[in-house]
Amino acid sequence: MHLAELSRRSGVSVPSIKFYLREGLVPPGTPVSARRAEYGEEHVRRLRLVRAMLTIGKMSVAQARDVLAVADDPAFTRHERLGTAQYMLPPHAEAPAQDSEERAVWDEIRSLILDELRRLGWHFQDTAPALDMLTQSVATLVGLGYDAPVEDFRRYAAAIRPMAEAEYATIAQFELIEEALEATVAYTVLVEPILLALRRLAHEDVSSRLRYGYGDEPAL
Amino acid sequence: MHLAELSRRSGVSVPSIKFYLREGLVPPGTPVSARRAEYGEEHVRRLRLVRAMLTIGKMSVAQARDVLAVADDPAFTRHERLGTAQYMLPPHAEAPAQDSEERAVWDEIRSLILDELRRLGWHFQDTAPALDMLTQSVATLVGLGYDAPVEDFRRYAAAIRPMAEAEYATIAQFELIEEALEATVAYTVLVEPILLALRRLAHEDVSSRLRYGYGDEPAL
DNA sequence: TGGTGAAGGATAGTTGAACTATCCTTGGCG
DNA sequence: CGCCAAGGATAGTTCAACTATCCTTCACCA
Repeated sequence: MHLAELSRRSGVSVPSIKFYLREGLVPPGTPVSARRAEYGEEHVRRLRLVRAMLTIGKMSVAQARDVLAVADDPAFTRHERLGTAQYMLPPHAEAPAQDSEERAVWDEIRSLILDELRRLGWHFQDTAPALDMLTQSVATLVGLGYDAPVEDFRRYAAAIRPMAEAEYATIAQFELIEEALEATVAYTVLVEPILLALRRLAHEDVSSRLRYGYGDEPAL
Repeated sequence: MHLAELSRRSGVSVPSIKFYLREGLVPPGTPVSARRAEYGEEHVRRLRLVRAMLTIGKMSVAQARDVLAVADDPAFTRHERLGTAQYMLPPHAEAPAQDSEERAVWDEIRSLILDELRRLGWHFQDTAPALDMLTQSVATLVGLGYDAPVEDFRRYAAAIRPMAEAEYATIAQFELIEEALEATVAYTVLVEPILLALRRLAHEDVSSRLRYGYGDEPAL
């Protein structure tokens, strides 16, 4: 199919597709002549994935490009490609500058969190960006004067683990690495809003239950 | 304290504070003379909250202003102010245009989700924006060719509910509405990245466990 | 009590991201 | 053989989030 049809099929405007091609978010079509290229179903899928990363995942074009570049690079092993793609997905947090006042607090909170998760038996590299994200959020909560919810981690972790196992099983069943990679990115980006939305609805339910007394109905 | 000290205490530059004042994200100080205003601790707290909303919550200045405007408006009841602030917090999803092809899919997925949550006994307004967020994510997953994980909702919901109850209890203990509101916004914005980060670490743990065989150690 | 220097408001300028529009060459097709 | 659209290159636009400048006024100090 040509650009015009790719645009129609994917719902992305022609100028935007050109832009994504330039930025390397979408691989070029196979040139059929000097001024003509042919696109396939994989381009339609890729465009949908890119749009999901940008609109739902709120990723920047640069972030999406970097993640997809690693995912597309056959120089790495399956495990490396999946892991690196995962690591590159936002959000990311940065530690405060070395020797700053906040840095001491940051480091202390980080090791508290790391200890707690190690105590739960979790294995992960201690360079995992998610760890910095955790630290940043907890540090900010502390900075606002709230208790560090590190002791709640046990509950949160217990709740989240079965989900992660189920999702991992879903992704692992893809044998083709391209499929597994797309699934990793898609599930990471698209399941996160699902969890957050469910949490907000649960808050509303708890609130209305206490306020209007639906307590006799099953909570679950 | 004056602007310069407020800047120092909050870690936000003077021009940025001026900008936030103009945009209504921070209430003006009490004018002590025509060209002099006095700021208090509440301004320091507000600035920290605003920075958290913008940097961690990835909210736009306009969104933060709207949320804080409702939270600050004493014309509403405590319940309304908490609920509206919650509803206005991003992310938000928009339904496709009426009578479009995707709209039919959208509506179908939305009512599937609503039914499932009602079956779980959850109470919330069916105008809740989180419901649209759920629909958008599921619809996008379906559009990419994945199964709609509606049947997983039961598991997700069961995992999330105790967290929501614990968080609600934490927020409910603030008697001053200003404190409760700030806590609502802070917990919504700052606990979400914690959950997502834990989920990613859980994925990494599951992955390394299967790959390197840590199966004999406790998973939790 | 007068000079100075910062505070604070108004206004305009800057930067970066994400498109979007224009131009121009070329080649498929009639 | 000629026309018109595809596709690449380039430049322009739009918007958000600051950031810098200017200017008046007043607090503080000598």
